[in-house]
Order: sequence, then C-alpha cells, then structure tokens
Amino acid sequence: MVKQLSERLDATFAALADPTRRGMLATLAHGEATVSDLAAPYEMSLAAASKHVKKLENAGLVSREVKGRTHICRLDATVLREAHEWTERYQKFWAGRLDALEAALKTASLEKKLENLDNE
Amino acid sequence: MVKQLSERLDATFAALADPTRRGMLATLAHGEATVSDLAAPYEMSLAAASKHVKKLENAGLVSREVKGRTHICRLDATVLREAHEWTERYQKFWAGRLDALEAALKTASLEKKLENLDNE
DNA sequence: TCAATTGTCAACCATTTGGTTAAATATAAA
DNA sequence: TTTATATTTAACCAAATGGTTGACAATTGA
Repeated sequence: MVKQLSERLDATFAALADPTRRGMLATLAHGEATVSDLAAPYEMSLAAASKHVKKLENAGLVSREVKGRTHICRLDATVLREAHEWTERYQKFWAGRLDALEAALKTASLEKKLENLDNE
Repeated sequence: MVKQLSERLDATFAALADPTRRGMLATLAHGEATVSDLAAPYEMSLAAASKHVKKLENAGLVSREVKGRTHICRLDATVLREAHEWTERYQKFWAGRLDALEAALKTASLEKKLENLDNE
C-alpha cells in the first residue's frame, strides 16, 4: 500500500519535528548505525529510542537491515527530498516576492529618472 | 523570548505536518487572507481552523494584522527557510554529493556548539 | 548449556493534538 | 441602539505522542 504524497509529507514532517529524531538522522549522516548507536547520545530508555527509530523508518527516512541480533539503520533521503521540494516551492514564492519588490523599486527609480529627463 | 533554532525547527516541522495547515499556506501563497478565507475550504468549524492558523502563527510561518474585526494573515517564509536549509543538507547527502555531506556535518557540529554556548 | 547482549512488545501514564459546541469579545452595519 | 459578522476562548472529548518498566525473543559468547 503506497501512501499518497500528502500522507508521506505528514509522516515526514512529523518525524522531523523532534530533536531526538533529527539528532539520529545527523548520526546517520556519518554512516550506518545500530539502534543502540542511535540511542547512545540520549538519556531515555532503549525502548523509547527504538520507538523514535521506528517512526523514522515508518516515515521512510531510515531503512533497516536486521543482521543477527543487531539492526543496522541507514539514511534514506527519498521522502526527505519530497519535503525539501515542498519547502522549496514556498521559498521560491518568497524569492519571487522579493524579486517583485526589487522590480517595483527599479520601476520607481526609473520613473524618477524619466521625470528628471523631462526636466532637462 | 527568542527560540533556539532547534525549537523553531520543532515548531515549523510540526506545523507543516498537517494537510490542513499546508493547504492554508498554499492559500496564502496567492496573497493575504483572513482567518475565514483560510477556513473556507475545510469542513471543520471556524474555531478549529482558527487553532490551525494560531499554530502556523506560533511557528512563525504566518503573521497576522488585526484590522477591525478581521485578522489579515500573510505568509512569512523566514522560518520556512530554516526548515528548507535543514532538509537541504540531508537531501544533498542523498544526492551523493560528498562535499555537501562534509558541509552538512560541519554545520551540524557548529549548530551544536552554538547551542551549547547559548546554554552556558 | 548458561549468561549476556540487542532489540521489540505490551501495558501503562501524562501531555499534546485536533476536533466539537457554546459563550465571550470586538467591530461594523442597519 | 440593535443586530449581524469575525474571531477567540473555554470546556470538553478521543486519539496520538513520548516517555516509563517489565517481559519476551533471538542471537552471540563463555
């Protein structure tokens, strides 16, 4: 059952809305890590950390390979890319507004110049 | 009271993790809108929509100007830019750009240092 | 075989979230 | 002034979240 984009964004943004989970992703940016590795920096129980990893996995941000009794986790940035693209649209919108502002200012100064020309 | 980057990311990502709120931002990308305007596309009560707007505002994604009995809302992409930059670091990692990965790790450790400084 | 390690699962708890309805507030219009 | 409009607030509810502890399963090492 493949989730729709909107639902994937829900899960991705929700997964990112927690400093522990963002920290785990930062750890994974260095390379693969076990659940214990990911849990190590935090004071919470392993069970709690395990839930965070599961949430990252459910969002599709992390993939897991069970190897013996350890679970090897890796960063999977596919859904993260969707989140990045979502925010990018609004960034571009904002940049566009700023461009429009620049354009407005340019037009204003151009008008002034034209007026000055008329006065010459 | 200015929030730390980490807390701003918490609030921003949490605000984005809901389709109603993302829809409201999409509406605001067309231009300013009142709370009623933002609520219109949804079946929920105005009170419920009002809470969503408040959450967007608290995250800093939306600014509000009270004008008579209406509240005019506008998109404020400042914190969105932070979220965009955060996802960008990991998205670049996924794209296999090792130089970007280095930069991401540097930024991450710098971020930690800055936050540690703030905590002292 | 027995003990330690890795991790999940179940049950529980407090807090947050996202919704409701009803009442309150403030402004605008008649 | 009275009424209608725009919005928030309060009280409430069910479900989700983020944590705990304790038991369990699987694997590894002694």
